[in-house]
Amino acid sequence: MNDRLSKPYNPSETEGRIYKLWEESGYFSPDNAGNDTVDNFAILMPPTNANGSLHAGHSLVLTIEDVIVRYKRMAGHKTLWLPGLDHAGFETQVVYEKKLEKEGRSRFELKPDELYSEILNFTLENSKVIKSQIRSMGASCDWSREKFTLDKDIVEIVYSTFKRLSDDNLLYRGKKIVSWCPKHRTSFSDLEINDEERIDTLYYLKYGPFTIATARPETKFGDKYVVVHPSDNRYSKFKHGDKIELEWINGPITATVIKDDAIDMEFGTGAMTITPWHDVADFEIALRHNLEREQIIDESGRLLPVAGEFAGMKIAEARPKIVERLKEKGLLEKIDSDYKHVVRTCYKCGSIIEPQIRSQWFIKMKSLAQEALRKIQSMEVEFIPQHYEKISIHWLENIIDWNISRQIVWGIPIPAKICSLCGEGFVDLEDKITKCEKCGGNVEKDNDTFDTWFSSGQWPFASLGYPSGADFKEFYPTQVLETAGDIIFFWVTRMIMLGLYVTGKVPFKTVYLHGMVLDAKAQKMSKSKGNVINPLDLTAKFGTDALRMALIVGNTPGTSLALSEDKIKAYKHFANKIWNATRFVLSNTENFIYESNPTIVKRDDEILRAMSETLTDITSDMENFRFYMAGEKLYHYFWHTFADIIIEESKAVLSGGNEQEIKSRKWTLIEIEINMLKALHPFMPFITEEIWSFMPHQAKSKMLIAERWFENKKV
RNA sequence: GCGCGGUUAGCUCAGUUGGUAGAGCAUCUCAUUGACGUUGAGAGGGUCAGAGGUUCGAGUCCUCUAUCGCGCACCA
Repeated sequence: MNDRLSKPYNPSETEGRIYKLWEESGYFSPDNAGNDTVDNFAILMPPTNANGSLHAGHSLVLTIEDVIVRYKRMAGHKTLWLPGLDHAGFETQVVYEKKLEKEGRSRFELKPDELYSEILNFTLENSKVIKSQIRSMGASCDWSREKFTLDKDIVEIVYSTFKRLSDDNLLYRGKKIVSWCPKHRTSFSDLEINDEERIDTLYYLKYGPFTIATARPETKFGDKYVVVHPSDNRYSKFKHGDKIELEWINGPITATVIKDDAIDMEFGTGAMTITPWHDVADFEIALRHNLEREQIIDESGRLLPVAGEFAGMKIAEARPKIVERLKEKGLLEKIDSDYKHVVRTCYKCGSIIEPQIRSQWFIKMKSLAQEALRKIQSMEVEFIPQHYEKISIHWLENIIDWNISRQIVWGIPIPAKICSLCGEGFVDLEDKITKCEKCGGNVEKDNDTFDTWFSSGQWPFASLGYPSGADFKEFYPTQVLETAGDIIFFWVTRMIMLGLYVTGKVPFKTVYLHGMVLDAKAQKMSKSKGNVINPLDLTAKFGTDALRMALIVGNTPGTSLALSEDKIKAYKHFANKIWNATRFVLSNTENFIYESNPTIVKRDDEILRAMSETLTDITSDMENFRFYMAGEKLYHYFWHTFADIIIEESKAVLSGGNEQEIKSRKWTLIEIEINMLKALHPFMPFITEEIWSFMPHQAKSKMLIAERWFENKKV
């Protein structure tokens, strides 16, 4: 018997060695798929944040996708799993800004191109780490096709889509109110905002003859419109457009009465003043009545000169002082300190979003969404679990225009010119435009970058080399997209829309969405709770195969998974079981010739039929994305049928049976061992490949990774 | 407010088209140096959140209620 097999299984000694053998074999590439493939199968790895390190979520993605890919490869498909790294625009910039902060530096002191190259170096350096960690999970992706979202060819495709959207009148430069984070000094799309319920103070302020309620007295300096509902009898003596002189925070002002249906008569006093520059609803009222808009708060969240002596203060600092002033002036009528409302915050830093009016690039989403809806409703793309279909439909039906401009340097620069006179923007891929095409004014380069999801939304066709690349022709559209359910709007629906728009095809047939990985108590992992599980600690302790099984079994699509060490330990025991059962099989079949047409006794025939049924069942689970079930059935069959019953029974057969029974049983043991190794390989690739190398030569022709999924043996 | 889920054994969860409630872990009893103690044999443990309905038959389908979670949209 092999020396290694005679000792306990040692994952840490085995895994690196096996992975190297796979990589050198070339089997990760569809180009070496062999001549017996049935058709093509492609899946793209969700581009991994190049500067992050492997967390539990990654280990789940990599495991599920590797299970799919290894199965499909063995089942005879020419299989491509394309690995990708993401520059992860804002995410990475935030990480880098924290690093700068620690060094006592600030992004705002650096020239944009210097900052860009610093982050690029940082990212490229860190990407080595994440790539080796992806390998450590056993991911059998084709590294020769690795793509990065900032690769030149990817950027070119992103640019041509931008141009095409503009040519098709689906892109516009809008001076609209956008969600703005004063800490990060960038705008966001509606998806990067969190809604937080808070208890705050509601101030009732005397505004001439009116009393208005506000939670944000610090924005009120420039308010010169008081708005009431047209049918509110309390204010019927005021007409739309009436001018009123009144004393306000910093002195007398002239206010104008506006009547608008948007006012809720039940709220507060039914009268409010508006701050169109910093509030979405106010902005819309101002738009309807063509009212003046004045900026009160600057881009870093400080009050502007309009605030008089409060100018330059941050909101949090200014508010109590302004309230004090209002009180002194007798303008503060009452305070409701138990006011429950929703505050919008930056999803990254929790800063309160200060809406700002800015010129940004927007994509008109309506028609793109309608095409996507049509394809989803006609089942051209299928969701697993199915209820995500409803969620997507709901979102697509209520879609709003997408702000793709970000005021950060780390990203793909927007290839456009902006007129410094009239603010109009022009897409300019060749850097040719020198004068505003509208007013003749001078133009400047757009300093903004794309929302990172604008480029990742094009990943399927971009990474495959649209429009003329060989891989695009061969593998697009792909078969499966596998990713986390919580990025369905950020990424999945946008890939469907942009894929359809650019290529006319939905980029994938099946969307498989997994849930979150939680800790053993089903709590969300977070640094502050200190319950973050590092998958690499787990693989070191229990072996990668054990972690993979723990991530797969009991994990139904779309639902989150509680990951406990006990569970992983159980699969480490399972690995041990496989190892020792193999030891039994091989030590009892030494020098036995594994023929192709053996004579099988009745009992073994029963055993083999039952195994075959189990494998047929498991194959059906694999085809239908029920990996949790396939994994559990394999575990169960191997342990409680093969080991507990068949092997136990074999001890008596091998010592007391007749020659034919012994021969038949030895053949049967090897046959089951071979089929189990194949069936387990997608789940537990390392130990099965290692054992495969010990199998008698006549039972195999190549590495297990390249073997064909079990055939229906006629027994 | 609108939408989407969950509620099944002590814990984490399965349960495919309706047909006698399952797994892993944990607990308890017994066995044994065997391929494996990272073991084997067995046991206990559930009004399937509640109520009503459809059905010969409901954990599964329908309605309502409770409760937990998530998403979206919101009025100062």
